Amino acid sequence: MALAHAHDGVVINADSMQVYDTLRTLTARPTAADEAAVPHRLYGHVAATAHYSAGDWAREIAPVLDAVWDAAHLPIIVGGTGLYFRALTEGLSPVPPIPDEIRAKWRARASEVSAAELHRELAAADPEMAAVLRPSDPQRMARALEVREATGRSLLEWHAVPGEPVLRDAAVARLVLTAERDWLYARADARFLQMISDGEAQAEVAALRALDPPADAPVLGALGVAPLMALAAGALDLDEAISATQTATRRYIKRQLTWLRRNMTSWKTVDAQFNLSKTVAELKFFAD
RNA sequence: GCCCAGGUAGCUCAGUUGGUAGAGCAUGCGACUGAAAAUCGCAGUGUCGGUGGUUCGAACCCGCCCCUGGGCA
Repeated sequence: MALAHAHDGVVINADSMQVYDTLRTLTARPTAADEAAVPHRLYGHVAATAHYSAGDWAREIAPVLDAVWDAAHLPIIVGGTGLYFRALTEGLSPVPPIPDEIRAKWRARASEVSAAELHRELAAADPEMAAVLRPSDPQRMARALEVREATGRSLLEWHAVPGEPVLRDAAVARLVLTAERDWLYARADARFLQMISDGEAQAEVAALRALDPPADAPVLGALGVAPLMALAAGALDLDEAISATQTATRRYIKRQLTWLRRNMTSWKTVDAQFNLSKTVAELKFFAD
């Protein structure tokens, strides 16, 4: 925000959950006030019942970036999804979109059948891919199966085709906002308590429930959704829902830290625990 | 006070006829090409409540003590 203010910027979302509507508080999306103060793009613009993906995002952000540049504004891409940043800087292999029926069929299959059985089916349809994937990873096996059926080619072949980065010749300042793990954990714990204290998070989950999203809707994977659904159904009490969400959030933070450590080593790190305005001043340098 | 059931990994628990212990979750590390706030892999840890005894050998058997839960008084 401060950065966007200082540089006449436009904030663009790179978070896989903040693209969805309905769960503004729970996904920690920028507030309406934030959005009024500075232009924001790709936030909350997808129905919570829809299936959005890294590929959708990569396709959507290109014209958004062009428009921002054309208007002589500074795009500031912000978010938490490592895969989206990979699409941005390295590109995704050009796998064609998979028809909904085929995708739905294999996802349903993956939830009905054991991982071992799914692996047998994958081995029959696509032995090379079956050899590469873990037989215990239903999500990736379902993806391999849907690609094989829809395109007639192995996902392994597709992955051999290099992707086209969204950001090609642009001058980019790459920043990783970091902090000590314990500080992040404590802050995340407190943040969830805040979300739940006025009933806002619960209300959002109730609204989501009323939309009757499909069982494989990605929003259902947002932190806190499953525990708050269980709370509403009486399967968990409030304390249990809180600690379940806090634990899941800590585990997510841990995975994020692993990703940053292994995949964004060349990015400049900025310590979030220190004064951000100083950082903003420094960033003038990178933004130019 | 008496009777019963328990006290085993951070938590919940499993431990076959006595051969110095395990599973899930948590935690840490890691993987990651259209569900990625997802999905998945690997790893560590225990004075087995305490103490005496029986035994070549006890988490398992016996005595005493402590603690927890339930019942009877």
